[in-house]
Amino acid sequence: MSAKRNDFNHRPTIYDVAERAGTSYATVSRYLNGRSGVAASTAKRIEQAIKDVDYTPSAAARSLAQQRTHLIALIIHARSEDIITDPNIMQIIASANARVTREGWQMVTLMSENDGESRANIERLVSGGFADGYLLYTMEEDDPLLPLFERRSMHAVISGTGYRQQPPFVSVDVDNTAAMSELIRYVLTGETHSAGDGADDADTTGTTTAGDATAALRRTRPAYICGPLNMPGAPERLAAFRAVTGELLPDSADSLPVHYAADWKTTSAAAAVRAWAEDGTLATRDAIICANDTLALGAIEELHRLGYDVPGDVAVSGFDNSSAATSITPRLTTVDQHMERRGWVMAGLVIDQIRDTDKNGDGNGDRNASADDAGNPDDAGDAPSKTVMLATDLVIRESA
Amino acid sequence: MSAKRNDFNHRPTIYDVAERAGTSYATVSRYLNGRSGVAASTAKRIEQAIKDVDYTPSAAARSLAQQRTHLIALIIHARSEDIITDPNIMQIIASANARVTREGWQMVTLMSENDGESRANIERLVSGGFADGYLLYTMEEDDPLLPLFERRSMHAVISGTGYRQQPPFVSVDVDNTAAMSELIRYVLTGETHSAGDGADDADTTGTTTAGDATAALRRTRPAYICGPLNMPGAPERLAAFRAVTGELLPDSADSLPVHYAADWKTTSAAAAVRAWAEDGTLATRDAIICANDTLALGAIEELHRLGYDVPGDVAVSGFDNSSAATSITPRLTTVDQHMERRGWVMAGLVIDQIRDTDKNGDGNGDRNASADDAGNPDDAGDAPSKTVMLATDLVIRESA
DNA sequence: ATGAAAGCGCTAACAG
DNA sequence: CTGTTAGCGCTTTCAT
Repeated sequence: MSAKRNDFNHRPTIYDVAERAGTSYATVSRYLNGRSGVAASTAKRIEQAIKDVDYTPSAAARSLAQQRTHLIALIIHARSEDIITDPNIMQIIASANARVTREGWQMVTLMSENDGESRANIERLVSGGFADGYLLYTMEEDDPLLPLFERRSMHAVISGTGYRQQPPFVSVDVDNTAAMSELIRYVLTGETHSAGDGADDADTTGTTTAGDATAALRRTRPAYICGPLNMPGAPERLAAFRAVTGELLPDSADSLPVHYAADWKTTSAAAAVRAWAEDGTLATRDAIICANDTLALGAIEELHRLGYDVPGDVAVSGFDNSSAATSITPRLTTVDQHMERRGWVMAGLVIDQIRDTDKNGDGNGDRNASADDAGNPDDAGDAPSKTVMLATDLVIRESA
Repeated sequence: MSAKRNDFNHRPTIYDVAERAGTSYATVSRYLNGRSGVAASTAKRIEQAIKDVDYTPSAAARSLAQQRTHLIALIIHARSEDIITDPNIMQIIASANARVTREGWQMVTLMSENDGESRANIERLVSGGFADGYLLYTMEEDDPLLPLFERRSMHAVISGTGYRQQPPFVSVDVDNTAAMSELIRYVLTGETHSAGDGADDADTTGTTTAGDATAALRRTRPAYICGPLNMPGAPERLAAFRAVTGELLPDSADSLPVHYAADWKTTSAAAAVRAWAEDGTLATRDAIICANDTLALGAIEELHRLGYDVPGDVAVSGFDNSSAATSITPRLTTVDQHMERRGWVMAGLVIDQIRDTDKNGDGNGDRNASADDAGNPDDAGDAPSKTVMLATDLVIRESA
């Protein structure tokens, strides 16, 4: 019954190996999975037989039998256009992939545009048990995958902006508000006191009053170029601008020019600057805070075109510390949010979840993972830390 | 025997649906696969039952049973660093994904760094029948996946530079030599006669002699910044520089400065320019041809830093027509290789292969596909066109 | 240490 | 039109 598949040219199966090794396929299976109980001599023969017939186990059969795919899927859920222009996505993919590989799993990336069909495909895939764990980087409002993940109680870690109300999943993010606040504060005051991590600002004793601060300001007439509000971080960064200017420039804060860009493209920022130049706003500005590096790039280019000096006439700041930040003159003052860590940490978190569940045999082990990568190495962390905040760094260069 | 799985909380199977619909699971299967022979009334009940139990077929079981995964895998095989900095990869991924989706398949992307382990993982996956077809974008010399694909006679379409000798696979590429030649010719002569597509230059009758041409040249002292020679297009583009200067500048061609950059980063180009400035070379140049836009960007930035005017003092050209090409001042004269088409075409080709094989039931249908997307709509093309050349466009702007 | 046998969840003839 | 019966290729008890 063993060599039933005598087809001419077919993919070799475990039966073929068994037959050639002169043993039963059960033993071959044991050997393949590194189980104990395979005589050294038999192992040798099996090993040779595998080479002889050029055998590789079928992924599908294996998945079906052991209810495990050994796959971690990274799902990018956004408009195709945003995916292409987002300079961070590749970093997330690459770093997640590195971590997943290191932990002994295989990562695959799924791209889902936000059209109904594409979304439905992904949903079927997920429901069909395509992977053992999911990393979701989303920009879809109220991402429909979230309820799905929950219903099927799947292992998932999310990041992006597709979740309004805090979902029952571990998420990874940076504190955009704190980071942008620190940056703006620096642009306006020239000071870089990273006092307190925002965690406990209750004990910030000798706070300088707004009045005192204003006196010392380097820049007092900032404008803000905001990114698309449905994209990661954009709303938080805008809020930071509002908050810091409200504190430091209480009189003018409400009337500060803010441009709402429809995308993260340089051209959008350039258009904003041009518009401000035409309506006279630009002449009254001494700083332009941009929601990210690309916008800053466009702003600087346009300022140059219009004959302005940066930062002489007007300071410009970015956000991301992308490669472009150092390729322009003047080099960009910005915030490094270490995107190369994002995927790495996310991957670590899902894998932890999966391993935990495996260990606590019970199928309902809570999905909270220890954030051992997030800077605070509380390894045995049983705290229900639902969202892991990654550290950012203020990067001071010439543009502001 | 039907409702054997009375576990508390388990993924519903086709049995659960059948039981609830009061029919056999075979009928449910028929319904699911749109086979004929399901009474309308039964269909209704099944449909309802599926909703009731929230059923989705298991991907693994389905794959195993019908020996088809309905997956097309795009494999990116390169060093992690190159992947992150390659501005084209996302476009390939996105466009391939769009096409695959449109054709009714699911695309997944696999990233394989060139370390042994990562490579081995991919090889096991492929051998294990992970996907029905593969798109390989590779920068690995003599990519080890190629022999694998051949041994297992898998459907694959490749692109990149990981294949030295023409492999037995359909490949997609652009004619780097022709495109770069046209660009350089334009930079030097100002002429844009795209005479003949390089296909038949035999009948180019009134060819201007080298002597005549030199007299009309706008630029006569070009330098070249070359990309890493193991990367897609780099060698061909360099060859184009050699060829065109050899023809147009026969006297000086051999002594033209060429810098071999180790990567595609702006900083590398900037360093090259700086070095040329220091050793006096730069003062003698009136044009810098760069192997891609990023390098051109770095060159221009550095030229500006050094007080040179572009294109006044020295013309600079790029290659790719990336988004950066229009964000810098002066905007880049470059070549558009329409990367957004690359993935689209590749995907179309594998899917054609798969469908063809399905049709000609014989398992050895030749893998040649018709290049119906490549511009020449020879749909019924049975020609063994192993490599599909995509069209490029010279994009003339201000920098050269 | 190893073989036999029973699934994993679904598809695909083959009979009714 | 629908149920029965074999598999798909591998894992996993349970005996031996």
